[in-house]
Amino acid sequence: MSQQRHGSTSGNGARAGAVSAFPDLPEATIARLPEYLRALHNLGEGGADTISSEGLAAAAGVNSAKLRKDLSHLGSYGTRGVGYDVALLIEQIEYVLGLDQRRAVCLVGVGNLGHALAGYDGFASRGFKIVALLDADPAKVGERIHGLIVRHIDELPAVAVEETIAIGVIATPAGAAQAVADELVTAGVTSILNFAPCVLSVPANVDVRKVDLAIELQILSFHEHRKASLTALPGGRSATGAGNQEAVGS
Amino acid sequence: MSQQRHGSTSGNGARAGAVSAFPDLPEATIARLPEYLRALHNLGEGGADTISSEGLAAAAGVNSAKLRKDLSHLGSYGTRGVGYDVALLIEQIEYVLGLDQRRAVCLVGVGNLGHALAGYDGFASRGFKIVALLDADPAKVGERIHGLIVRHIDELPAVAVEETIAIGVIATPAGAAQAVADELVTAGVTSILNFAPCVLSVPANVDVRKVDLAIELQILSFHEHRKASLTALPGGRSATGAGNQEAVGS
DNA sequence: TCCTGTGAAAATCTTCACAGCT
DNA sequence: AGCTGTGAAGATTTTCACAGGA
Repeated sequence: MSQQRHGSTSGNGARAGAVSAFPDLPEATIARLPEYLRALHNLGEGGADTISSEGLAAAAGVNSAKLRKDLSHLGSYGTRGVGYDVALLIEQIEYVLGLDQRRAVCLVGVGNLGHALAGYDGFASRGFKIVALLDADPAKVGERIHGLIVRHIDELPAVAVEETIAIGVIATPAGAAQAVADELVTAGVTSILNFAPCVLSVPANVDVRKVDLAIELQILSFHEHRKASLTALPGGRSATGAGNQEAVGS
Repeated sequence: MSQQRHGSTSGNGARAGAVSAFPDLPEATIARLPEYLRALHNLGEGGADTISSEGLAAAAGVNSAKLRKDLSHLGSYGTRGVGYDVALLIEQIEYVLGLDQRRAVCLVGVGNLGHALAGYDGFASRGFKIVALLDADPAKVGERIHGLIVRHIDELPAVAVEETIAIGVIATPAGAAQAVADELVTAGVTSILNFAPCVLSVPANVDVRKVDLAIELQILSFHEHRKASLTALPGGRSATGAGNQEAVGS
C-alpha cells in the first residue's frame, strides 16, 4: 500500500519511440501478477490449455472483473468466447515481470530467519538464485549453508563485481539494517527486500519492499479483537463463502 | 491490497449503545498502525515523552498528513502545539490492535521456514507467544525446537482445547496448506497467517493473510526490469531523497 | 451463446491546505 | 508560533454492466 515512488517513473508511458514501450502498469496490478502467474503454472501442470477469466480469478483468489482489468493493461491476450491461452499468458507475465532472465539475489544476515531464507525452495523454483550469503559475525563466516559459504559483509563490493546482484535481501537485526542497506546501495544494488523491522532510507532510484512478520500478526490480532467485540452483539455471524483473504503487497 | 472482507464488518460504526464503540478503521490505516507502534516504542526508549506528527511520520516512513489522518480515526490523542504523548498513544494503539491481551499462536509445519518462525524473536517481543508446534511428519514429532516439543497435526483439536489459539500460522508446503487450514477452522481458529504459496478457501468469518516471499522478489524484479528499460532512455536518474519504500500489507 | 475488454460509476485512499486549539 | 484535526480535492483502485468479437 504505502508507496512513495517518486522521480524515476516520471516520463515514459506513451513516449513515441520509447525503447521498449514498457507498460505503465498500476502498482496494484503489478502486485497481483505474480499470483496470476502461480495460478497459471498450476493450471498448466493440470493440463489446461486455456482458462477463462472466471477460472483464473478463482485460482488466484480475486474476482474476475479485477483480473480482466489487470490483464487488459498487458494488452489483449485473451480470446472472446474462449478465454486466455495459458502458455501465452505465462510468457507475457514473465516477460513483464522481468523473469525471463534469472536474477541473482544476495542475502545479508544468516541468523535464524536468514538461514531459512537461504534454503527456501520457493526462490529457486521461481527464477531467483541466491548467489551469496553475507554476515558480519566472524563466527558465521565460513559456514556452509545449502551449498554456499558465508562470506564477511566487507566482501560485498567484491561479490557485486563477481555477480550482477539484482536484489539484496536484508535479514539482519533492525540495528544493522540501515548500514547494510547503505552498503548494498554503494555496491550498486537497486532493489532491496527488507525483513528487519525498521524503516530504511535509500536514494530515490532504489526500491525497497518490507516484510515484517510481526506486523502481519498484529493486523490479524486487530481482526480478532474486532470479531470478539462483534460477537458480543446480537446475531450469530457464521456465514459461508470463500473467505476474507488479504494478500500482502502494496 | 486485495481484501474481500464481506459479511462480518456490516453493521456497527455509529450504532447507538454498541457494546464497545469499536472504531471502524479503514483497512489501510490498520495496516499502518503496527508500524506506528514500532516507531513509538523506539522513540519511547530513546527518552521522548511527546512526538510531533512530523517526527513520528518520519520514524514510521510515511508522510505526516497520512499519519494525522490515521490517528484521527482513533480519536484525539494529540495536543495542538505540542504533539502526541508517546506513552498514551502506545496504549491506545495497543488497545485497538488487541495487543493488551497476549495472543497464542499455533504454528503448523516445522520445515525450513517453520523452524525459523518458531525461533523468531520478533513474535515474542511484540506480544505473541507460540504455544504449539505441529507437523504431519512423524520424523519431526517429538523434536524439541526453541523449548517446544513438536506434536502431530492430529493433536490440533486437543491443543486448541488446552490453549485458546488466537492465530494459526501455516508454514507447510502448498499441497498441504488447504487441509491444514480446514483443520484450523474446525478447531475454531479464526485468523490464519499463510506462508504457503497458494490460495486458501475458508468461511467468511475467518481472516487470512498471506505472505509469499517469492512474490515479493517478483515485484522487485518488475521494478528492476522497468528501471533497466528506463536507463536505456536519456537522463541520468540518480536523484536523492528518502527512497521508494513500499511496505507489505493490504 | 460465451467470454473478453472497457467505459463509467463507486469506493477507497492520499494529499492538500487551513481552521482552530495550546 | 507551532502543531493537530479535518473538510475538500485529487488520485488510485475496485466494481459494475454491457458492447462487441469468436
